[in-house]
Amino acid sequence: MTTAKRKRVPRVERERQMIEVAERVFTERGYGAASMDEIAELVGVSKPMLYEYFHSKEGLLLACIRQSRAALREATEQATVGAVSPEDALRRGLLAFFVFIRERREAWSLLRHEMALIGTPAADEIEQTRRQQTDLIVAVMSEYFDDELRAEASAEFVVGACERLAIWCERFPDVTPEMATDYAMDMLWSGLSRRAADMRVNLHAH
Amino acid sequence: MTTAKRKRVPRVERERQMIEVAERVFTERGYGAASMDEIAELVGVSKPMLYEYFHSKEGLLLACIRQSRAALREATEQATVGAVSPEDALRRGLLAFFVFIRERREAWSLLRHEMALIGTPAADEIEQTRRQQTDLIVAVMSEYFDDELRAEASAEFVVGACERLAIWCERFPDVTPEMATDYAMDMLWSGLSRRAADMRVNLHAH
DNA sequence: AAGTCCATCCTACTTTGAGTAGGTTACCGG
DNA sequence: CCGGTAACCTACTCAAAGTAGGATGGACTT
Repeated sequence: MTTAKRKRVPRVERERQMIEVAERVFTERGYGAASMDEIAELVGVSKPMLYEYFHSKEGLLLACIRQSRAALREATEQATVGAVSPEDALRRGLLAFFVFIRERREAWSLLRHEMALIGTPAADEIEQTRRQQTDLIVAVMSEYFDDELRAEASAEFVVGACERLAIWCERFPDVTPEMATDYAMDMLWSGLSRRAADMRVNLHAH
Repeated sequence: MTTAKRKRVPRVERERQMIEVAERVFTERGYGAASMDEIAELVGVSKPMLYEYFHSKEGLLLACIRQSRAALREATEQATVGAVSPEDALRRGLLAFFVFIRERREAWSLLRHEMALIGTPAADEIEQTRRQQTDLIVAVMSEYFDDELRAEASAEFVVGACERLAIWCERFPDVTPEMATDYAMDMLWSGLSRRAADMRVNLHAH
């Protein structure tokens, strides 16, 4: 910086820079507390540029979220390619998810902020982005359900469960992605019924 | 209104009014788009009053959320009183939850906004409020898990799953609370393993 | 080499809304 | 009737979103 001659930069490259900086600032300060002035300054550009590229603060956040969602989807989808069964696909997907949220802190943190856009014009767009994510799970779930509605409900169920579990994991750094996957998979696969059965066995044994 | 003589009102009563109006406005406009000026006007009071009572916009939202959480907790806790088993308690709690989100639209909508406070000073308070909710589930889960950590993880899992399922339900008015409860309970209790088994049976039958 | 054109970029503004300083008035107990 | 306090207000500051209108580097023509 200092007095460095400011070079002009092509659109796509600037866009990349802006999103990169915005991702960091939104994550650090939170959406509400982040200011467009600060982001502009960190990019080394003036505020109207941000508006030319993203139209609004919401738009900028949306762009960041879209990118993070894409990365997450990419990661989970890739993880399931060699799966030998739906069960295996589910397990691999879960592991990829829990690894992702640990390795890509900023991206994940950003996704947690998408709720900040509820009730705004961008809400639809957010829902679309999210939908793209759940569709992966719907595909897996359809293996187990004839009822289409039920399959979709179950997919949402799984996504919500894992998101919440991921947030919980952040409070316990000792919980590895493998452990989280195990917790989730155990619930999803076996359910509580088997544990209830085990309890009865233990009861009779003593 | 119009030119009606503005009567003075005791603190607790005003507080009630303010929260009631704020709940509506936050729900309608979303947290970001809601303005303190508008809320003040709808209450029939000046803006500094809001700040005297709640200290900040965040504080006002927090008060609304606290109230809604309390109502939700009350509803779910009451529902489990006559339960004859952990399984029964879980089912009753789930049903109460899905009934709540349908009957108390504004309250539920508000709770979905709590994520808007991530990264703010109020985040801790939010986590406390939420914790109060999950503790109910932890109690039920502890019946099935010796491992304390696993019980907690499972509670978060259940809460996240149901929250997401509830959001999904809003898009399908035909899905009754009873159906949602059934979807959730089926996943939680039986898991996918039984469905996988059923699939194999069907396969062999034809 | 000089001129043209436009994508990139800026300075300087408006507007909106959160939060506050300091004063005013209705009501209650004496 | 007269303090005193709890409820209340007007009128501001300040930060940050969003915009109008203009300046300029540099690619491309001639």
